[in-house]
Amino acid sequence: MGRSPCCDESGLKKGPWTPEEDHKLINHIRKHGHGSWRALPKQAGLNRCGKSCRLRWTNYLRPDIKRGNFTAEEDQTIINLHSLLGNKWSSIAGHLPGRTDNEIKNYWNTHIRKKLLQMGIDPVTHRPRTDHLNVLAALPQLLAAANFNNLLTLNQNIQLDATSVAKAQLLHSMIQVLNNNNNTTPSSSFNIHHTNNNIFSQSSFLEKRPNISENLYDPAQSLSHIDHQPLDSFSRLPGLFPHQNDQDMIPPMISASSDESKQTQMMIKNKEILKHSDQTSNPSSTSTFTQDHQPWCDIIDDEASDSFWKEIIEQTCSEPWPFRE
DNA sequence: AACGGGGCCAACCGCACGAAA
DNA sequence: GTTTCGTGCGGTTGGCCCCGT
Repeated sequence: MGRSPCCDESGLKKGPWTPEEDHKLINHIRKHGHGSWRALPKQAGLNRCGKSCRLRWTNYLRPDIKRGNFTAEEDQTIINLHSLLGNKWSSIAGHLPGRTDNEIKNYWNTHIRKKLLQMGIDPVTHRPRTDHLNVLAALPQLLAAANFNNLLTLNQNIQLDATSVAKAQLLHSMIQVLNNNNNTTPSSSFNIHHTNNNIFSQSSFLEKRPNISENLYDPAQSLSHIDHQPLDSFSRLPGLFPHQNDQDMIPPMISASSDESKQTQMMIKNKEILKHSDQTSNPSSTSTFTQDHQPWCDIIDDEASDSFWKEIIEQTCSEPWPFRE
């Protein structure tokens, strides 16, 4: 598998770039664009491999690169996105204009990770660390973690918060449903009849449980059973997690925060959704799913390629994706 | 002043994947 | 269907710099 490194050819320079090399690369790309990276070094008169040129350009020389310290907002965005996406540095970088994946990765490993650990937060799960067996000893960290969570959830300056929370909650709900679907004994299954405020209880979504896979395979179709409830459903978060105390439940993807914080987050989301529906909705018109739920579609679609959902669902279920027949 | 340890970050490495041949 | 190419991506490394002793 894999290919031999493109720099194996002897004689190609490695290591730090000189200002002269930078100059050559910049000039060449300005004049001709990068074209084929492999061919570029020769054309530009550089004794480097194409890959090295590409990295130098994308991580350092590109004119739109933002230099300098990360702002508090950027910190927060990175943390939020990391809690959702994990080490998908390029995806995270996509939400931070001017920042490169490499830069964010380095920043995470050298600053944020450490900060979270100091606060008693597991940087992988984004939950308070469970290796603190001595609760009393861990108290200061836990308190710091709680404060940090509040800090994160209360800072409303960026729209990403609402988006992230919405995604997290939706994914979490799906995972819970799927988990319950997998574990099913009738008594342990998701109790849709007792939770009217659950998004999934609004439809036949779960009632076709043997065929739940079909619904998931075509999310638009399955969600189209839901009437105009998603906002309300999400705004009543506790209802989404009726089995919160079960030992084997997946922990919430977003660390627990105060009710006030949740409410604030939901208010932001409500505002956004309402703002959008003000712009688009016509009460008398026959609304389609995509029109009425566009904000949610946008939110979900953002990272939600087929493979994205596939990954999530395959991690959750034993059944391979797509679930056919 | 010399040394060692740790932090930081640019750059490298190797795998994965899609497109083209 | 297979191979090759080009590129993207995440993990790791190497070397510089700072700070404490």
